[in-house]
Amino acid sequence: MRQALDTIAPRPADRERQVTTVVDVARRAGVSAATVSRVLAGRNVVAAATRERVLEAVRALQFQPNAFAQGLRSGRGQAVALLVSDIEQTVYSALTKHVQAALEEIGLDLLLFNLGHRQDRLRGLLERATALRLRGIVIASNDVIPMRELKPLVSALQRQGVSILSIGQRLDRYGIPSVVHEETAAAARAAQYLLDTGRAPIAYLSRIRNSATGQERYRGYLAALKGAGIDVDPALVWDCSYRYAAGYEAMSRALDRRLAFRSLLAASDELALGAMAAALDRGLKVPDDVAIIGFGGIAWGEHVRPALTTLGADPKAIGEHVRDMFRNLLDGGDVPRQTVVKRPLLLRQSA
Amino acid sequence: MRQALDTIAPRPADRERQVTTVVDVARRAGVSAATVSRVLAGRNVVAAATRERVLEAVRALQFQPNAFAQGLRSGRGQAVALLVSDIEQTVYSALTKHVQAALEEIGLDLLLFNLGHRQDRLRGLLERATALRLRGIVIASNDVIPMRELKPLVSALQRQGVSILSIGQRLDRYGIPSVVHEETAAAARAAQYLLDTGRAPIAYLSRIRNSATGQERYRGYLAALKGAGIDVDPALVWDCSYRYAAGYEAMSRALDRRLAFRSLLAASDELALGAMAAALDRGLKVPDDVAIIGFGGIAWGEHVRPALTTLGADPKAIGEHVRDMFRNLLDGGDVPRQTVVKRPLLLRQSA
DNA sequence: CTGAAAGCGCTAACAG
DNA sequence: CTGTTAGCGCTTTCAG
Repeated sequence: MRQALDTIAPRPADRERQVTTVVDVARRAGVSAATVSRVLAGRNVVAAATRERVLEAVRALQFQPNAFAQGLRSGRGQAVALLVSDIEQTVYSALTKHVQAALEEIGLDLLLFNLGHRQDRLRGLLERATALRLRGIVIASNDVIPMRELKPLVSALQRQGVSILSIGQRLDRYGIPSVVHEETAAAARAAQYLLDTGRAPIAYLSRIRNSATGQERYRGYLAALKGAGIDVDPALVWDCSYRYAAGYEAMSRALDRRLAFRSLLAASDELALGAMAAALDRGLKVPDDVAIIGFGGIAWGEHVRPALTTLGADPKAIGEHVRDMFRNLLDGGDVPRQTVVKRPLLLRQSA
Repeated sequence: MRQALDTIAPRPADRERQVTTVVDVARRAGVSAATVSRVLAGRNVVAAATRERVLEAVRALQFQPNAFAQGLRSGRGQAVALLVSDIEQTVYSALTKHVQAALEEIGLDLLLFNLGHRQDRLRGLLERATALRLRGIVIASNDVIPMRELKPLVSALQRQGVSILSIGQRLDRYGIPSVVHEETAAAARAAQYLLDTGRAPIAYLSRIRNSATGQERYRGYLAALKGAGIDVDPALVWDCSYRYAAGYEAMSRALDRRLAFRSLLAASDELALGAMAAALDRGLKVPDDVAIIGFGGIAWGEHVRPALTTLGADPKAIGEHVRDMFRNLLDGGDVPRQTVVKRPLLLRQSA
């Protein structure tokens, strides 16, 4: 058969795929396969001299134990699935990076699934978890999750020994340990800061109705106003989506309507930047005419002009907590229902 | 043993983890395990009536075939490793999203590894590939890769039937089929556009020495100048890193030195935005005083003011090519050494 | 401390 | 078209 010059041939015949096994190692070390296994598992029941011989053989043959055989025999693999709602959003990619690194430290691999905000995908993945004999599942999504329907599936998985964690959204009332950023307290802190710097009235911009997180942040806004004895003006509470365009539009509309406000607390950085762009486009000065605080601490916030003041995230801390929790779980220990990670208020130029 | 109220118990005793197997399905359908396997594999050698009974049993028992057993028996799993140099950069997260989605279409799972620009990690992962019985490895990195050292490892993997692809960097001379964006042509097109709109002299900003991609783009810049009969001014070629801060600094220094240029072609959007910020901070007008074109088409480019003109990416097209290539490879077919994806010149405000 | 033997759940030959 | 049999590579009793 002719082979075109600008193509690359596929894998060769199957007989060539000969890979070394424990038996090969055992033979070379003059021991049994069982002993090789014991050495590799790090069991300290093996005589030092024997261990050395085995290790030597492993090195010499560049032995790589077949993960499938290990998983089949031991009933469990080394993979954890990370389910993110949208890997393109920097919150999730930052989280992904740190979770992957942290899990790698304890020898776990990361299977990534992008949910794309679709609920049916979440269900599908939970259903596949059994087939994949996953070690665990980490759900990183702020979308509303139909836990009522999913609860039986989740429980079944947990019964099978699959550790399930949630990041960013509290799911602990469904038996899923959750690692979350502080939301209410952080929003209150930001609103308080605006109050303290004489920026009232404060507008609030967020997806509220369809977002658990949005609601939590909204509560912080309310609490701060209440604490200062200020009544909430419904006209200054804008419920919209999370994205940039929504922020732009909301701010434009508010300006059209000549609403009176001196600052804006937005529940996401995208929203904040969108709103800021709208304000700038109409000749307003930020923060002088309107101060703006975002939520999330995305990378670009510090690069735009004026640089965005925001409530940052701490993905590294989250990754480390996830790692520690898995470590505990695998040791048969308990983990806290809820772990709260603090948000730093990153004061920059916009407020 | 006491159980604290604010913790969640770990997985239950092992005996509870009872999961259905092919044998259970076979029994319920009144056939042998082999037949169940045949039905699940979609082989059309099974009688329609039998198939129905099996499928029925599968549904009733919610059977999920053990991926480890399948992988062990068939010698190969369903996982592809995606190695990205930095998932936090939007180029890579966009790529990851589309590659994951495309691979899922053909039933492949994505194991994600963040290289963090570290060469030793790349080697480590290639070494683990055998143990994981990976279906394939996709390398998405623009860092310089020590292919000379890695070649034996790569060849060994390919001999074992692991499909290896490269995204973004041409590695086809090492036998690795590559899917890349056009670089030289795109840079030339951008430079030509600046020339056509009367923006000479054009400065060029990039990591050049340590970046294969940087070099390719640089060649396009050179070609455009040459085509217009313009000599390159070495003072206007700035070799730096890829990140925002480097762009800011390079532009600041150029302005300090009162270099004469009317536009800038930057080899990344981050660089371009950094340079733009520096220009704006010094009171220059973009694009009037200096026009700027970036490279990459990151999401934020269209949101900053002025919006960034850039040579975009097409991660969706890349994902689809990767999917098609795996499909071919798994069918035992050939694959082109090199696939080039076109970059759109996204004309916005900065040039 | 070490070896022999069994078997995890599935699929591929080989019969029938 | 379907069942029987064997075995992928590893870990884990159970003896010794």
